[in-house]
Amino acid sequence: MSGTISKIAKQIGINPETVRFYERKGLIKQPVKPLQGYRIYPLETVNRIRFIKRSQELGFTLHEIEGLLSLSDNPCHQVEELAKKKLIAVQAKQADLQLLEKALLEHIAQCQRNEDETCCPIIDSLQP
Amino acid sequence: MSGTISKIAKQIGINPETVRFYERKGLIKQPVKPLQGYRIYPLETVNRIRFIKRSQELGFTLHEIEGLLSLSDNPCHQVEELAKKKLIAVQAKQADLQLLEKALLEHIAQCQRNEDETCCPIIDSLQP
DNA sequence: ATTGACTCCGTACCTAGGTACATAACTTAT
DNA sequence: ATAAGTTATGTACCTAGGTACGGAGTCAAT
Repeated sequence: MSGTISKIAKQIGINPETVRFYERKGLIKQPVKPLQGYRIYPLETVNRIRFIKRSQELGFTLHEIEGLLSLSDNPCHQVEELAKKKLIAVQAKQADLQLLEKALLEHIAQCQRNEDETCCPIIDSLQP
Repeated sequence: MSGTISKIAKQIGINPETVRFYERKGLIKQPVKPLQGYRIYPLETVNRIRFIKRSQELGFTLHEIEGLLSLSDNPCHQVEELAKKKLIAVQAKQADLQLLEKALLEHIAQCQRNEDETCCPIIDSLQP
């Protein structure tokens, strides 16, 4: 579950270069290079990178993910506010997605009813 | 509610250059230039751009948004399958966000319980 | 002990999504 | 009718997030 850069990159399903890229960005810290040999990345780092990738899928930028990561790097009282702000953002995003889901469902339903006609626009349902 | 490029860009809260950029990408069509005068963008285009911006906030790429827009551009029977695929994607995104919401809520709860201690990592809660 | 595979490091390059700028033509207010 | 403000068009540039590459060092299997 830990290993050299290519091993862990393969495990995670990313490019080894991306691991280095995250190091440069400071998202993960470089494991100490043994005097003689290659660096070994601990499981902790592997999990940290998995978290980064998952968070990206959820629509967070690397900059925002830095913030999320600090949640687990720092003591609670320093970061509770940050967590709350993220929660608000996540909940807002969910509400928006529900609107879109509803619009899609309606669109599909209308498709099934009106075989021949042109469909009503989905656009209006997402106007602010 | 309709107007020249700068007017509508201001209404929407984007750069006029971005409107042109979307034109180049084919996301919106250029209104016909009247023989005498500047092009006037109809309300339809304004709404279309608003939809693009809203969709981006939800984490869709311009390429994906093209797909969403075609839902309202084309007759039902041609796009029902596309709508269904989008629905699946939207639902998956919602599920992910719910996971993250839960993780954030738990983190906040833990913060409130353990005033002095360091927090448990939120990272593990997002492992696949 | 040497060949092949991998790592390290720095720099260059790539795509997405814009943003800025230069120049010319057009419009509006005076 | 002329100056000030917009628009049109094309090209250049920018940030985020990677990806690729060249050259040198390292490891491990024969």
